[in-house]
Amino acid sequence: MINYPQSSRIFLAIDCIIFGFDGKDLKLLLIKRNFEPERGKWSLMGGFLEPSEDLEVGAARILHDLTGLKNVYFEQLAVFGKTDRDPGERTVSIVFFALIKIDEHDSESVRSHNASWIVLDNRPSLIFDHNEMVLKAIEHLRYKAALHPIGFELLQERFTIPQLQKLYEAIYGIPLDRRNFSRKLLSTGLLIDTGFKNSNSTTKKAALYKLDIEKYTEQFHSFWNFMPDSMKQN
Amino acid sequence: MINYPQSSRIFLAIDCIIFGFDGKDLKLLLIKRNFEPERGKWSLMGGFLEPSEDLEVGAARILHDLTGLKNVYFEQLAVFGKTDRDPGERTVSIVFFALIKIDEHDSESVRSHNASWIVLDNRPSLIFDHNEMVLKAIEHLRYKAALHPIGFELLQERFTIPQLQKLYEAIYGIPLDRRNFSRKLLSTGLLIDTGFKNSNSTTKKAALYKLDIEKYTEQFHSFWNFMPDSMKQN
DNA sequence: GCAAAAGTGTTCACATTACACCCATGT
DNA sequence: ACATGGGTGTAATGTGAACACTTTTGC
Repeated sequence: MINYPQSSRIFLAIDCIIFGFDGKDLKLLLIKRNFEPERGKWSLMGGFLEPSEDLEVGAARILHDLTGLKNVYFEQLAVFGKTDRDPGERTVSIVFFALIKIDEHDSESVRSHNASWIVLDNRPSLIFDHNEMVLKAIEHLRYKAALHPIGFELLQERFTIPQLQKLYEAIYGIPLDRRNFSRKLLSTGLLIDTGFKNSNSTTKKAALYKLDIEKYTEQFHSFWNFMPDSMKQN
Repeated sequence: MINYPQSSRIFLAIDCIIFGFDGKDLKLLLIKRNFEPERGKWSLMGGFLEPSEDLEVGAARILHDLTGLKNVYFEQLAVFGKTDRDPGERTVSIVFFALIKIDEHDSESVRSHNASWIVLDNRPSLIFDHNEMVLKAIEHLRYKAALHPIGFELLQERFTIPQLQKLYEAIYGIPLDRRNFSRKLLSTGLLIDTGFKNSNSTTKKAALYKLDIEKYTEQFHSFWNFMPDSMKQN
């Protein structure tokens, strides 16, 4: 029999950073806590890992519980484990990074958790080390969206190039050239023209594209660069 | 008082993937276990997180214990937490990714832990999910070395451009063009010519450079591309 | 002198940039 | 007709890839 030191058992939490995009602003799904600890303050959605569940199962459970969605894009972001990060008991938190299609979530479950979509730039201060977690998630979003086509996870299945451009402008906080952006995207060969047009527009209706899932999967590990070169200096 | 569910306390381990480079091959520092569980088999170096220590402190402790080195480059890689990953007790492992300058380690401490430097491509099968951890670490090394100047962490303070090229060739497993590589590196402005020459060489002695730490720190977040474009297709 | 490795130069192809211009739509 | 936003074209510039050639060193 093996001697596992009893003292090493530690509380393991999961916290989720959930990004959405409404066509104009990047948003975070945050909860105003109506439970202890830190009742009344804002925080990320989280919970404890159950002993019987794998990490990803736990994250999916928490995400589904809040948004009503399955098949959400998420991945591990980092582990936060400073000894004093939770003033109650020592708790190590595994932080997940999630992107959801904002129109598809279940707003009833969001309301019942006392959660709201908050524009990223106007977010309130959060409890514990959740502010740091969000900063890390923003950095990761910028890093990853430049190299991988994860931006698509924030849009509906069919989207227009101008919508995608607004998303990238929101992620990097800079304006992009319409014409160059369009060509850059189309040249990847990842977009399939659905033949439909965006009927919401009041002016010229933009073409609706969808992602070529097959190529997307094939090329997932290639390192693109959707980020403009002008950002590479910093 | 807050009700933290007692059932959520879980064993938290730390495992370290330690890369080194001997001028020719990428190597891993692995231990042949002379303790339970899985005595006699190969594994990564690890240990339990102590309740009083931060995650990074724990990782630094384990790395120092094995190599005798402080100030090792390391970062979180991922958390492995499948319910059945450790057949003994449920254990969640936080995996760290470390790069060390292979000539500077304390080979006495390594020997006393029954550890060895193993050429990456000849590594034995490891216990538990440690093989997966290594695969993830290799992917991370490739990903990161393409975009950040972390390769330098594997070389001595003073190095030649051909040495650096051999390192990148080992990381990506492909030959690189000498002339283009050299120009690409020098054009970053990150290398300072020390004025010394590599005296080991039996032919023309290459110039010894060192990293411009200031620029390195400044530009750490810019996304370079040390990887040849030819690899971007897959 | 010669082999082996280091260092420099040049050309070509292609991607990025910064523009101007045209098209579709609702009022 | 015109304002608004979508779509295409193009010339100048910069970068990467594929080369040839020269220099240094030990034997």
